[in-house]
Amino acid sequence: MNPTIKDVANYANVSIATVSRILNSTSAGYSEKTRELVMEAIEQLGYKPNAVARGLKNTRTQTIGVLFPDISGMVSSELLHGIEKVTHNLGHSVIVCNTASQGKKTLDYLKLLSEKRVEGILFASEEIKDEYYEAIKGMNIPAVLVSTKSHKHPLPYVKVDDRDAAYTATSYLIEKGHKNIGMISGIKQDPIAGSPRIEGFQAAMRDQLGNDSPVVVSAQGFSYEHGVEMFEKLIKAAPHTTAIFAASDEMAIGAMASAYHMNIKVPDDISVVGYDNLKISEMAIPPLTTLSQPLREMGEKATELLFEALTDKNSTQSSIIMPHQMIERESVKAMA
Amino acid sequence: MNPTIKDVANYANVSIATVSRILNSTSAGYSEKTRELVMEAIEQLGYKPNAVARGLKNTRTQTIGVLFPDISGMVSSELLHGIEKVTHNLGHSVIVCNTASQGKKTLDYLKLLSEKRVEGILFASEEIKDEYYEAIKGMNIPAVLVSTKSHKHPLPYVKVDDRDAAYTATSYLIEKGHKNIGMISGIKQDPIAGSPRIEGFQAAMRDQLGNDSPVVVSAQGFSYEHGVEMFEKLIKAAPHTTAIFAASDEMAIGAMASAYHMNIKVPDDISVVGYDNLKISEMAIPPLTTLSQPLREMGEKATELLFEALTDKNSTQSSIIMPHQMIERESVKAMA
DNA sequence: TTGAAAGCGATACCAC
DNA sequence: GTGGTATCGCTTTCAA
Repeated sequence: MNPTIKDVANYANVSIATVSRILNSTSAGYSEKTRELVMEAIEQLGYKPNAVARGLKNTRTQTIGVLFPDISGMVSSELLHGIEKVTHNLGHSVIVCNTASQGKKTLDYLKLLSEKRVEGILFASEEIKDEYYEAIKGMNIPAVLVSTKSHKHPLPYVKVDDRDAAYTATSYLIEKGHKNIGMISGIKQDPIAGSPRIEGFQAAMRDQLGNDSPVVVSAQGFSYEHGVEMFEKLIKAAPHTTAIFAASDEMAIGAMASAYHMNIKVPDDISVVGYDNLKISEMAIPPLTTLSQPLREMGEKATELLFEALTDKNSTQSSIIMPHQMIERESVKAMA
Repeated sequence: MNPTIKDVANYANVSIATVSRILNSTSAGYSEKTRELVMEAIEQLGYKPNAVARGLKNTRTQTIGVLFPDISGMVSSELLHGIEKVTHNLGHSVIVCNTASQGKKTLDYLKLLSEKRVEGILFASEEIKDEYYEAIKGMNIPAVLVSTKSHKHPLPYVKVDDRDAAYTATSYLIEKGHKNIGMISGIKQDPIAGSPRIEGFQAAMRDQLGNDSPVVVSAQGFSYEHGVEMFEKLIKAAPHTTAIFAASDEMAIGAMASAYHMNIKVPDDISVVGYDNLKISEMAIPPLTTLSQPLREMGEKATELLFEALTDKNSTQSSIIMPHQMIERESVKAMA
């Protein structure tokens, strides 16, 4: 069907070895004249080297695998954008996997990627279970975590410091003069987006306000719906709250919608700050003040880290803590 | 490094042919006893068949390529979700490509996918230029379009009927008693999301209101920012407008934000309907009434179509028009 | 039921 | 500078 290197060789009246050399612009083992001849043949035949055969021969498939818990989520999308970009710039391809946070699917995907002989793995936004780690280790290829980390397993990661970031966001609210600050947390057991953010919040409240038990309500997830639900709960539990720190932009926006329906004005009656700085935070009314994670850059950095490990067999494989930053918009009001 | 079929054969004291048969549960050419023996060997060695070698042997790589103009866009994300799901269910993988709407990148990706010997192509949300078509045709593999179509080239597609959908959305507004309806269009030259939606709008205005030249403002894109910009322009041009049809949810939400800042109330002073039914439309304040495209299902259907062509060499390869639907929320008010 | 061997399309070593 | 050929890991006839 597709012309092979052999066809090219025949057409140009040279050996396949020569064609191969020219294809790989290797050790100049050919004259300019034959090069032109071969190029002409390639052009005429519409020859495209078979990457599968190449991959078999040199065990380098030029593709990496990326695992997301929710591929259509806005966080995943941004990460993927960064990942795809540098992967492609480096001449590789990315195979995407949507684990739906299910162990079985994750293991399935890992097996598949292993069979496909991808050269590296990027694992995003989710906790690495022991089985995952074993599977990855068994593949003998580099892997890096993005927007997640593992306390237990020695895999390099790229993420912001969630505790610090939550501390920053809370401090921002305190600086604005708020004292009755409540937090809307996602899943509190979540070792990445759950407990560290709660701890950061609590630490800031303790350090700066001497408040040892600020109110925190936790949901079963980080979505918009969880935000609306938790806002009601929080207001019921602590009616004097003047500011809220939400563990995700989606929750923050859910909280604002909930406030709107309860006829509570943001930011006049209550201030809210989110976490992530997704595109939707600019689109909210009022535009959401939020703690920004540089998601796209995180995707890029993680990919670069992966390729370093791929290129330099004994690279340091250090992790990277990305800088976070408050983005001031209009959902926070300074207290009188 | 990785154990091969040969290692398994040695370990189990059988030939590689036998191992292969067992691996593929082919024509029962082996006894139950040797099967167990081989399975045991596979287990012990942690053997994983090399998909690259397989792919070379039978020219079936079990992977497809998907091209998006903007991989982190919300429309793309939803499509991708549906695509990835059925692809994985069918035991294949998807390689994602972000063309950024650039001809050179698109051609580059097509070439790459061709070299990687993907078995099929899914092309999303963008116009097929002649060069793209030629490149795809040259690959000799099936391709299907999602959320786009080509008038010029015979490629099957899966999409809603944009003209009909715009007609429906406009009719909805008319039914609600609106007469001064304006449209915020995206790029008007866009043969998919541009002109057809404008035409649908105009047709409804003409058919049902006898209005032959309703006001339409067009932007250079379909984003939130374009929406805020166009809302101002529209209001300036036609101050009596009571309802707006926006060509995308993002634009609709931009328009609402703009209205908010101009102290124009939605839906009391002006009604707005969007297009797409993205997750953000539920999150808007007020929740956006919009014309829904079943994006995820479109991704699924397109993938199914692709695999039909892959399986059944001479399948019909028909296109599919997906149903659209008005989703009523709170951004439209009936006229007195 | 099982094994030997050809071949998929490249790469790279070894001669010439 | 160029060609012959073994090899990558697997599938699949063809014989036994």
